[in-house]
Amino acid sequence: MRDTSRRKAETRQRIVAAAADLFRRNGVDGVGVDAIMREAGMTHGGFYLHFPSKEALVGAVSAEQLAHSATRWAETADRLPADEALARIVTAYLDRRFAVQTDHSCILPALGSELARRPDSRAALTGSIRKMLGVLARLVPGKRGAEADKAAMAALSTMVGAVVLARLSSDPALAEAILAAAREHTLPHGGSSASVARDLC
Amino acid sequence: MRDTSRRKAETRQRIVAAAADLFRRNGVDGVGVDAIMREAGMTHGGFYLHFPSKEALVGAVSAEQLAHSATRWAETADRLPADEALARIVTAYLDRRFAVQTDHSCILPALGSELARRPDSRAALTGSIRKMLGVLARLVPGKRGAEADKAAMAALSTMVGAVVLARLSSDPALAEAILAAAREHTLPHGGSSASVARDLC
DNA sequence: TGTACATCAGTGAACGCGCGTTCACTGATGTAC
DNA sequence: TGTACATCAGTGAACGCGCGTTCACTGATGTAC
Repeated sequence: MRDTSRRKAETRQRIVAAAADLFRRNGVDGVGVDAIMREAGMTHGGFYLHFPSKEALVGAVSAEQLAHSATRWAETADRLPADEALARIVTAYLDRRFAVQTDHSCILPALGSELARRPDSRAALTGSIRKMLGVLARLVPGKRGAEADKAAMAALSTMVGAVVLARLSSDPALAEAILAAAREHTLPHGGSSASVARDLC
Repeated sequence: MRDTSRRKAETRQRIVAAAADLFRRNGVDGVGVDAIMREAGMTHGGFYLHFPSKEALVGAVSAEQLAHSATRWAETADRLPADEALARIVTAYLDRRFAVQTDHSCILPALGSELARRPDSRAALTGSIRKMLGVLARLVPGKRGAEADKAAMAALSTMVGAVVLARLSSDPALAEAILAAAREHTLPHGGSSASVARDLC
């Protein structure tokens, strides 16, 4: 029995992961329950053993994916000196590759506009946004308290907006220029994109 | 005949305006041709006299709405001293009211994620994004050439990202704090929200 | 330890609904005589 | 100027398709004796 329920939980995770991938690529309304279950290696009927509705899945994806990103940021901040951690996070976030290939990128630029219209998703995301802002506030150089919070909010805004704009630009040169400008603007000294950590949102 | 075709053009504009409003509120996939035509005061059958498909309408909305925003920015920049024009544009963009009530707000934060997946829309938007960046580059204080371009890209990124994040925050206090941080960060001296121009995107 | 049974995750056919699109039509408006 | 005709923007019923959801079922796995 315990083994069965563990496997059910694993299946649920597979569904969430498959949905997150497909949603990022095609948008929430661009992907059916059918396609999600096929991607997860099953047929569509079983979906409702794990979620009461597609909307509930969207909420779960929002909550779990962004929480995951926030946790990875926090781990990076704990592991490295502040300036290095900030450079890692910002450079990975604004990596050119994530502007094209959406897999595993942060869901805020990929789905932000659509999720903002879904109350369940907004509620599920707000906590992780706060956590990400908290991490950035710790890492921002030379600031404390309210000033650091403001700097963190501005930094996250710049990062999210830059990825949105880069993805909207049909000219790759413009897209890369926007990402580069955001990198230089967010990091004290431009942040040479020497070693980009692929493992960060 | 001339009068007829003028009225047809007006009808087309009504459709685009109705679609722009509804898309901003409910997303592209959240609004049917049916609802758009009703909002424009007609029945759905006539839609195809004006557009070959819903997708074509999405492209037209993208192109025309953002071009409109870009033009208003340019007019503001021509009309006022640089520092005032910048304050006007940024303050209006990051006005708290636009974070909730989406009507007439810029389509970049409202539809960015979804439009990025539609090649026609991306192509239609890129020119206006360039134009908006051009306006901002002229207004950014104390910078010229490539430096001003970078500052403009960072500023637009911050503006777009802040509105996305504010709309994702289910806590109104957090939303307002993000918008305020973006205003202070983008404007040289904080930009007191004394007189906000409602007429700017 | 071995067998018979119960549980329940996953299957896949079926449903109803809404949406994008089509089309035969209507009736107002502009044109030709 | 007045009438008969042609044009064409807009109507609304109808279509087919895809999607979210349901449900009777299957068969593997864990439990009871």
